[in-house]
Amino acid sequence: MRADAKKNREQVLAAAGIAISEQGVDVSLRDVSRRAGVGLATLLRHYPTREALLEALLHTSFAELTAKAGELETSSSPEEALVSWLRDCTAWTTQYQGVTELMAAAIEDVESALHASCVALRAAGARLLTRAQAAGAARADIDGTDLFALVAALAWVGDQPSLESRADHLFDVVVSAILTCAPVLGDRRPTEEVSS
Amino acid sequence: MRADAKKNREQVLAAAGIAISEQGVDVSLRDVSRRAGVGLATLLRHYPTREALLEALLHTSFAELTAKAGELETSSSPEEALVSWLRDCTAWTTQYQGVTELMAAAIEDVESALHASCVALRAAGARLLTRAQAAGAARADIDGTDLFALVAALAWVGDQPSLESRADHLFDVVVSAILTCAPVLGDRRPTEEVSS
DNA sequence: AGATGATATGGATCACTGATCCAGATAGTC
DNA sequence: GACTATCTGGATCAGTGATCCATATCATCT
Repeated sequence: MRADAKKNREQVLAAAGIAISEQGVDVSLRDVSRRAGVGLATLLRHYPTREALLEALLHTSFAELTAKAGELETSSSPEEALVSWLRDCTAWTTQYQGVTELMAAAIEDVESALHASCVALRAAGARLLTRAQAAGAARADIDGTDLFALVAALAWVGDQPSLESRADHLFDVVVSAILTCAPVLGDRRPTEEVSS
Repeated sequence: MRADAKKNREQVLAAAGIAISEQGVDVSLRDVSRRAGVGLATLLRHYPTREALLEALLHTSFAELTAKAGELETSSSPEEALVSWLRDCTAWTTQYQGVTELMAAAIEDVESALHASCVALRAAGARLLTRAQAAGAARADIDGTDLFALVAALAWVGDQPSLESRADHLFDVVVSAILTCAPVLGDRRPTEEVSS
């Protein structure tokens, strides 16, 4: 990779980060290229699709969320781990308005640059869910894809200006549906640190 | 209204109905105008915005759903009425891929042609919800807007090809969160026809 | 029936989107 | 310093919705 090409890649990525946080993932790629001081064609050669650009931009975040799931698996009770991770996921999506729509499309599109990351994320969630189900903390009739869909749906709500204010509350509502016995949230049992 | 104008309006509406059911609400307006055998400018004068076209197209459906809520209020138990109506709403949205996004935008945009219909729909749902809450059948910490958001979120899930297959199941999950005591669905009590 | 004027029409155009091409600029090597 | 493989970005293309306005059409009034 030539030095100038590398520099442009980085500038594009930086510009994309700013532009997307301001305008969401549907931002005009021409705008991004202009911000980066680069031609549109250059942006599109480095990142042939919007998904490719996002993958490069979100790669780290995806890895962190996936890793976080692994940590929680050993550091928290099954229920707390699941709920905490779900909260992290929904909180993360608020930074990238519209990202869940692309993720939902990518998870079944093997060609998408986001595919692998999305599948990994779903798998990480599925593990936490399975563990919670085994502990009797989560309802047994949902799987990783259901969890993915619920988080995506909550993220979608957060993306709608008119519904955004309800996102947090609805998170609690949906979580109460996932957890068995629908405990009132905040009704968390006095944190007995289970070692398992 | 001149006779030819009226004819064109109707042709556009018919074409829009077909096109939208095939391709969703984001269909190209040029396509619609071509199908209608009409210029794009003509379509846009009759329906200055996509929302206006949708409002004309969905007006009847909106009215029916709103009316249905009124009927259910007297014909079914509070719980059954609410659940049945929510099911009708989500089922309806599947006919118009992407419509909930526009509805979510319209409900707080007083200028939108869809605004009134969306507000009416939310109000109809709110009445059913309030009734169910009064009967102790629905959790008390949600309101009409929350309900609107949940239905919209479920509709969004149904719009995503990769998640569509889970929509029905997730409807049950979300409904279990809305209903107090999270009863297993299908665990409906032997239909005691309450008159109130 | 014919003339008149208000109304409706749709091709042309504009600004914007992402995608693609390719002549020219540039970096790295020898 | 010369040479080549690589990279660049202006130009262009087909698509989007929005807008303009000369023309065509309808409905009315004489």
